Amino acid sequence: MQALPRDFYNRNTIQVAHELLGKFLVHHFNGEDRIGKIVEVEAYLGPQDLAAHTSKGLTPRTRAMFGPPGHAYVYLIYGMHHCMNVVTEPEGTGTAVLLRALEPVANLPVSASGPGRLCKAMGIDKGHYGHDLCSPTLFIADNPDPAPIRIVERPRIGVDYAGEWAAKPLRFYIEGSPYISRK
DNA sequence: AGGATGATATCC
DNA sequence: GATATCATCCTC
Repeated sequence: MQALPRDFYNRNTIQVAHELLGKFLVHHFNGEDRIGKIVEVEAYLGPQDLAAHTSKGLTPRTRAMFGPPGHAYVYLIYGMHHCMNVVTEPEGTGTAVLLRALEPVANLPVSASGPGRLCKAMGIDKGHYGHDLCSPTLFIADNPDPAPIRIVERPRIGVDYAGEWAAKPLRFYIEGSPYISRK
């Protein structure tokens, strides 16, 4: 299985979010491949998006999200859960896609539905902050046996503070998947 | 419905 | 230096 090229990420964030659905997230983790199929994501559209961390500007925390596409933006939320994003669009744009749920494919020890659980199941933590996804250890690959899917659009989860941005349909998931984090 | 638990931003 | 807040999850 081969990592998607950086050009895949260097495009419109909503388009990347759509195309990530059904792809495989792969982590080569002490001798085994942990693999999950991406079934749920959210798009974060940069500094003008009040729900995006980059709306706070360039800080040590948001450095990776303002960085070049195809890298991981990992952070700790509520003191106990890690969340993983993939950075999109050219360096400096501050856009990313949050990975919210996976369908287990191989070696996932616990449920990967929900951004915190996803990171726990894949073995992802702050050590992967800024990790290049065009690498052999942690990357996203094409689904070797893709099936047609329908995409559902909903408002994002947990961003009620973001004013009019909270209502925008920027959460995407595969219709009918039993592995999405909530209905 | 509420608590855990720590990094971060934003005040003084 | 103090405090409020948080792209969540588990337990009651």
